[in-house]
Amino acid sequence: MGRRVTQRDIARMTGVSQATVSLVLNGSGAVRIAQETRQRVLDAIRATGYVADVVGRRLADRSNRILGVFTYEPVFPSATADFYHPFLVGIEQRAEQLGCDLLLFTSGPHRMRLADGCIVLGRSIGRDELARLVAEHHPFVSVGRRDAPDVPYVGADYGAATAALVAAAVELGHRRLAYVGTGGPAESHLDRLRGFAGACLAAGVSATHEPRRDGALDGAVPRLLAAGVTALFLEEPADAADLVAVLRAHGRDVPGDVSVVVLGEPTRAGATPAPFDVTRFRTPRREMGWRAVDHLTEIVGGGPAQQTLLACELVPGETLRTASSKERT
Amino acid sequence: MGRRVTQRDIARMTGVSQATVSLVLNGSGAVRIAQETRQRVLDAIRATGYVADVVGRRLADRSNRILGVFTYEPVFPSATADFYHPFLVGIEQRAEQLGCDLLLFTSGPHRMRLADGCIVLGRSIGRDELARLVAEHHPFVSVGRRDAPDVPYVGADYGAATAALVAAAVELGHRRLAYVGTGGPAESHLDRLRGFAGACLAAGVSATHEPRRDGALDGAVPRLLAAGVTALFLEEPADAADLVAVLRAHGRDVPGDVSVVVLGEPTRAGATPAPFDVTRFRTPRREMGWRAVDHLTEIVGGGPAQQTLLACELVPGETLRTASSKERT
DNA sequence: AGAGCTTGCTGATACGCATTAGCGCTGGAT
DNA sequence: ATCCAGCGCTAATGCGTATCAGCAAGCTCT
Repeated sequence: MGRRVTQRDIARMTGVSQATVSLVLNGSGAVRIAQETRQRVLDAIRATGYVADVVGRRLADRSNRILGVFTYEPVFPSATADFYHPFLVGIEQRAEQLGCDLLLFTSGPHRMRLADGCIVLGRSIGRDELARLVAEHHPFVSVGRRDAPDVPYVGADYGAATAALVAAAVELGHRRLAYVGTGGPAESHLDRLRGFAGACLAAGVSATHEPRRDGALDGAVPRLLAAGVTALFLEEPADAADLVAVLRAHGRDVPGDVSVVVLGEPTRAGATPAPFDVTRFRTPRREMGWRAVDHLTEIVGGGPAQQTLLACELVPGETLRTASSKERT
Repeated sequence: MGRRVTQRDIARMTGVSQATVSLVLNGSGAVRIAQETRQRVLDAIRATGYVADVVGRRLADRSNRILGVFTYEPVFPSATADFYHPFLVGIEQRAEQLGCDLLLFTSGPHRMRLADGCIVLGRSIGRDELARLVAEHHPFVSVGRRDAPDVPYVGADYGAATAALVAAAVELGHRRLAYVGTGGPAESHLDRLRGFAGACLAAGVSATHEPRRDGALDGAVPRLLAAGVTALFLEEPADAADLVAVLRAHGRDVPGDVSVVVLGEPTRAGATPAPFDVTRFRTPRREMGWRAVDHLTEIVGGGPAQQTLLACELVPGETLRTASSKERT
């Protein structure tokens, strides 16, 4: 029972050809259809509730006002507040405004062509797959900067935000700063490290990079302190509490003796509500999703691919203070 | 660079027909291909990185494996833990297992036919729209019981759960019970009230229905207490704290003097974590989503429409106790 | 040698839609 | 009467894949 209604069905019902039905629906005016015929077709369409088949249209290289969303992890996670969630909120809002529906790919990337274009979240997709998308001219936008060539993205300007925090620290008298974190290989980490190094260089202050390994902070911290470092820039927000604890264990007050700056915000909203208000910045995740959809529809509509960086909001917090005179160089 | 590699390309490269390429990829064994030819084709496929185009494939087997999800409210809400969320988790999980993608109708209900079938969440859609779907034979499944005729659904058995709690109360000596809540018009409320009334009747105990209006509990409670009610069955979980507060304001201890049973669970996980462990039941939301997808794919595949009720898990809690002897009749 | 079988492959077709060249018709101009 | 222009529509084609009937060649058995 109940096969899908096709244009052929409509055509048979109204005694016209399938082509006429298509022309009534998408006619550019180049081919004219009599008003009366047009009306008969439209009536049949309304009566049957006909809607053009997604696959048929895509095969004929037409758009469906359907945007794909690709994530490696489930879109609806079990954990309540998830890293991706704010992006998705922005994506949904903008899609609604633009009259597009969202197609969630529950598995691998091969189904992406079902949609007019795709939003690729974070690093959920490999470099080679990304290159393939570019090569095949399938419209997509990455949420989060991707270093591959010709990859359109909407990212957060982690470099600028990090540099701004470095500048603030220098302003407060800090002369020996350290970056604590891997600094790679994800673009977001590279950006932070580059922003850090560049800003330190520009300000003429000493910069150290401590490629922290989980739990190895205990070993690294004394070395940094011995080197006269007065401000620590932490790549991984989730480790903020740990770092402060280690510093206190070494007899340093935060921010009395040492300042701590976190390069981002903890992922989970409610979980472990930081015991203090750390100096940090905020990734504009909702806006990024919003802009990504915006940009994707432009590309689908034939516009040029762009690479956008949005500014992060600085959160002053309480862990960046004037460098203590006794540690000052 | 540019075009996608197709089976025709592979065929030309290896000097076979397009059909042969397809057979190498999906051959059921009915048609045999020489080992050597097969290998040549496979080599070419590996060399070019050919991947079958979903669009072509779906056109050929005339199923696009797209399931729609219709909600009136945003699927990705701003609030962290949302009522719909557990349903969606289940829906996504099962869709992935079945190889279906999910289409979110952010643009409204008029495009529902883009999908092979739809999951309709809760009361997000009106009776008339629902009737239209049935009349037009568009496959769909409602998550949550719907009283309209021929509407397939996966619901929770609120009636049975309520009846079980009534039975438990009677077992503990309660003889005068009250249902506090509207008892309609939503099916879920009707079910609760019916389950309550039926179970009270069967047990031969007195049943009162107090059609509470928000904030009017203050007025209703003394009346109920005066009538000798010892157990209150509350329809709206969010009001549990209020109700208990009112009871205490009237000098009654919960559950010392009066028992309170909540017919469901608070929507939000984290928000206002109830100050006490109330006796209640739990709607199997994740499983409902799961089963709805399951059922929908069956219907799309030509199976019969069914109406399913899943059992709710009872949570003993601490607010249902032996009826105090002084109030006992 | 001819019938009958097996093996290995291809041609044709269908799926739903968009697009374009072009056909038949009417009516006005020549 | 002939020609042309304009109108209203259709036949045909392509998109990428799956599937099936059937063909040609080689083999075995009588």
